[in-house]
Amino acid sequence: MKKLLLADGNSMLFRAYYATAYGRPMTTAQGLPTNAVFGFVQMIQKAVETVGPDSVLIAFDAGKHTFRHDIYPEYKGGRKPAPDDLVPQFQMVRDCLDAFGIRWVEMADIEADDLIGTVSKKNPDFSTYILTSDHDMLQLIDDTTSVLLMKKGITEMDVMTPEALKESMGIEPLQIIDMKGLMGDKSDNIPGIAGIGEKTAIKLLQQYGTVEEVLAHEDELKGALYKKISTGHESALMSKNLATIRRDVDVAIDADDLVFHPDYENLISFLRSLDMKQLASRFEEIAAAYEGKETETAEEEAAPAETIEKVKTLPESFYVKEKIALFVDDDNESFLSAAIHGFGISDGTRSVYMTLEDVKNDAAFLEMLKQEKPYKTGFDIKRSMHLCEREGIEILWHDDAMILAALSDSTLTSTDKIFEHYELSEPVKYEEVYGKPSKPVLLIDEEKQTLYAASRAKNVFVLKNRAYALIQEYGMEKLYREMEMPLSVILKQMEDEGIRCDKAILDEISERTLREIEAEQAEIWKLAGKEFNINSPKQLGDVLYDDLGLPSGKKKSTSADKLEKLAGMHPVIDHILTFRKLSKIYSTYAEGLKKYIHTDGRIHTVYNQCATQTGRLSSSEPNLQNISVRDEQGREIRKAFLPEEGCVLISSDYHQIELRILADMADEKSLIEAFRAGIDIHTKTAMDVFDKTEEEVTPADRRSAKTVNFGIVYGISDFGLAEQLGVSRWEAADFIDRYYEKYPGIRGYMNGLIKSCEKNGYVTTLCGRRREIPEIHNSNRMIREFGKRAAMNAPIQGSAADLIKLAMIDIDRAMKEAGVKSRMILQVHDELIFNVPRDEVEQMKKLINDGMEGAMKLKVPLSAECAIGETWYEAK
DNA sequence: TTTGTCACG
DNA sequence: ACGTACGTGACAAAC
Repeated sequence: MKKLLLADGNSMLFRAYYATAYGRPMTTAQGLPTNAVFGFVQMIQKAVETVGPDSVLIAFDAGKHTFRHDIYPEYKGGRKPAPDDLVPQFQMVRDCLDAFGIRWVEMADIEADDLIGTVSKKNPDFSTYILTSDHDMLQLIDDTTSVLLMKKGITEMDVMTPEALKESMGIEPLQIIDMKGLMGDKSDNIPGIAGIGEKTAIKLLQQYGTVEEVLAHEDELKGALYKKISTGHESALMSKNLATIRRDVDVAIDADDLVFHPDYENLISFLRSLDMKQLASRFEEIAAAYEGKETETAEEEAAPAETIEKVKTLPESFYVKEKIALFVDDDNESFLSAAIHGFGISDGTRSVYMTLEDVKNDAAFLEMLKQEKPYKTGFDIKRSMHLCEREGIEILWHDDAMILAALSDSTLTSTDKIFEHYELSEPVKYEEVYGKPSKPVLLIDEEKQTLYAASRAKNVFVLKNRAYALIQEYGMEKLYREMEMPLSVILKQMEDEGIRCDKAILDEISERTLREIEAEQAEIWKLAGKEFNINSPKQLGDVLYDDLGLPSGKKKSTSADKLEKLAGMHPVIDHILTFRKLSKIYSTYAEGLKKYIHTDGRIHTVYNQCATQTGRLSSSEPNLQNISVRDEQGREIRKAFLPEEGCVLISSDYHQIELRILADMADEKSLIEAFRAGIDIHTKTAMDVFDKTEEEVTPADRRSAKTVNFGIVYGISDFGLAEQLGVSRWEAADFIDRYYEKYPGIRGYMNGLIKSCEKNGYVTTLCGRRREIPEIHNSNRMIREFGKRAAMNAPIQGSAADLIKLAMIDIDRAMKEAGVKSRMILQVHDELIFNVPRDEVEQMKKLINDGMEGAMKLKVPLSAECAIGETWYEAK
């Protein structure tokens, strides 16, 4: 059977507009907005790929007055007024369709729904697919008609068949009309029956079948429901009439006249004329694949065989390629000392290996590396840049497959996970070639080395294509191109810069701490009556719960929060807590950090851009994002971190960034108002939750309220909050209830997040970053509950990460423009730390503040504050 | 290599 | 009846 694809143009354009509209606008060089066209084209392409239609038609609404307005003057037809920057895109998208070779239609005063309903009915010899985001259209489903229902994002769609509809909503296609009759439709302003929602409507229809039958059997209903139904006859019948899509409109459109011959060449030049370069080049790939399919399917077999070899100079064939992948084969050491063995280079079919020396002797290759083309894809470019730079090799990178993969699926936080997930096999593993750090291979097998690095390059080539396609499908191109890629360069600069660290101060702290540890140890041994390793949770647990007979749960927990509960019961507890604290300071910080002081007197941490599920950065080797600050004694470590000569450190952090983002995303009016008014937010929460006036709120109340606020951000549970507050879980549950009562926007938002995560399996941030949460569908309740909390937390934590990343990019740009000597050196999630020459302090304070507070425009103001110090300790 | 603990936001 | 706050990385001990 031939296939016909019908699409609701207006519905798609609106969806495309809202799905791609965030943060910064997408425009042509002349400033014309293009985001909706961008999304629209991708939707169409996805639908074409999904269906493989013989004929395609896009229907648009035209005119303002339809027959439905004669029935009901207040009818709205589902369309909100178009935002200003969407209006010009209506014509653009029509031009775009013309360029692509897709027919479109609009008829005065006839809605797209009715056009589609009619065309599908009048072409019974086609199997029809209807692309829309409008649930009304589901009524058209039958054995030969499916609806591709747009989901969130740009290119995700559900294929709705009669079975799928029954499965998801529990009703037959035609009952969609009855449902609208009963519950109405807000966006179309169809009234329905007041007080009847989706749940009730479906229940009634499952019992009685149609609106008419429901009305006929109203006597069987009781109480309030009877009252609603019996007074709503007229409205229900009229609503049903309004919701019915007409399938007999006076049009004669023969699907055989709508045959789709894609004109990719024309489309690509159209996209280029709108400055949509990325999309254009993606369509070049699609066009190439399409032509390949058109000409000969046997060509795949005739394709050149994949080759892997070791070469002394790069073969000429690589120079004319559009894109290549480079894999830097190194010894896995810290970026400061790592050495490059060689390079794997692949064009997708031919892959070669060159040693570092051979690359350095290949002048033509070195020159090509600096050029834009062939576009070069790497894997962990930031690290490659560090390594290549030291060898004097300059590379103009275009894409980072590692970042693309991590953006495509947030669970891919390591190289192994990435290659496994994308099913890219490795013929030889790294360890097979070079061994482990403990047992290095002495005589390297060159064949294995070549096979390893060259096939890695090939895998990076393939990975980039696949991950990039997903990124485009998910509408994350901007996030990738304008946030993560520029950020990667900034992080490299920060890593290069490092932060000065004074070994002498660490020595001093080390020595002092060690003495205290010894004193604590002696005291603990005395109180315990024997010598044992206090650092061993096992031994310590035995001493506490067996020898000293302290009461334990079923696990012999020795964690600080459990020990604190036993504090009054035995004098040894306090000493253990002190011992633990001092051990931490000694081993992780005082002694631990010393190992990382480089020959230049500075510590160069590594910022991992693909390590977290939420979009945050992480820091390692050493981790400079968890240097003690809450504990006064631990905080002394910060005295070892110094600015350069003649400079100071400026630290600037956001105030309550996550709560502000929550207020914005949940659109919670009361919180938004409070932030706008500059009210202390924890005091406000205390007033609301504990029902007190500002004067009545004690410091303890405020602390509790702060804990509640943290709980909300973490995806609250009564048990967790109770644990944290030291109250019963019933009291905690009561606080949560009161919180949600006072802030209904938050409750609605959180429930919505869980719902959408259950439906889609992921949640998103303000900038469109996705976090996959497979746990939400786990059969284990505990894991599922974890999934829900993660679904509530990730958009908040992740949007805060988006925000500070934007700020870093803005500030970096502003610093370059101002030509300052100041440097951004650290990021700690909601805090940025700069090394600033004394004469730039005032200038930088303003620049940093503007950058941080202006990074995004939210419904609440952003607030950041600078602190200055001669050491990191003082910059508080 | 895994577990328990604890430092940070 | 379950056993839970979200996100990280480093260290010591135990396997």
